[in-house]
Amino acid sequence: MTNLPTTFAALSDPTRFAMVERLMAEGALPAGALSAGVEISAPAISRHLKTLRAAGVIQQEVKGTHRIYSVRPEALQMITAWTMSHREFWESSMNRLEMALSEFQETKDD
Amino acid sequence: MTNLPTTFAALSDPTRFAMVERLMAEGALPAGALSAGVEISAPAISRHLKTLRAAGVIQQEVKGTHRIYSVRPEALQMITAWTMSHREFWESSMNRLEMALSEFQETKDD
DNA sequence: TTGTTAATTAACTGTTGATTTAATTACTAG
DNA sequence: CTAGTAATTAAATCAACAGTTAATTAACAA
Repeated sequence: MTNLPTTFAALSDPTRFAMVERLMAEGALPAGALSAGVEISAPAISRHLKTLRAAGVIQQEVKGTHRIYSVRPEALQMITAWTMSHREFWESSMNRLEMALSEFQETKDD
Repeated sequence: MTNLPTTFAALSDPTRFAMVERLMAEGALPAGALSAGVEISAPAISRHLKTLRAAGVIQQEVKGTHRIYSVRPEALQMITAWTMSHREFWESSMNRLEMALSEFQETKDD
């Protein structure tokens, strides 16, 4: 639940990953909205939501017949904390490319 | 291979995750060293190494009969780039705790 | 109550994944 | 070349996972 491998497992499915990205971009959404426009069935989406919730990646808010889902910031923070705890490792080869740090530098000056 | 869900899938197994953490902490290691001290069989370790390699998380260097494995910094950088690209999302609830950012701030002044 | 909509759970199928033991490849040493 | 060591691939098993259709729960509105 609150450990990294479980979080990574939740995000390892492309469908779930896309759902999480959409929830972060658009904010909280009901299950129906996440189901719409996607080719897979509603029950499949429902199961993915359950998996994400069990892993602590998303949270649910019941609103009448709708269930509103949103990403738990703590999940992202946990991943960030892990990468940062190993920062000295991957940063040592930073001269090779501009990937993560350049992305970071972009949003740094706000 | 070079996409996030695949990377997350590679890190979703507790055994593999532990192997990656050990490789980052101790540096490059031969397969035998990763196998020693762990309760699972050598072939199982070998398959895990193959999975990690296919996902681009680790790399292999052949040295005689030994295969030396090490973590590819790019894999960590890719994860970091992703979390940073969503930084405005999880950072907005940062007042709740000190997790990732505090970790980051600690190592910032070097 | 009856019907409608939102979403889930149930039951089933096919695929992938982790593990083991046994066999194989490949390098090194005598 | 023979033996030993490092590591992998082969073959088989069992569990977990993603997907489907069908059935169920729950809220709301007439």
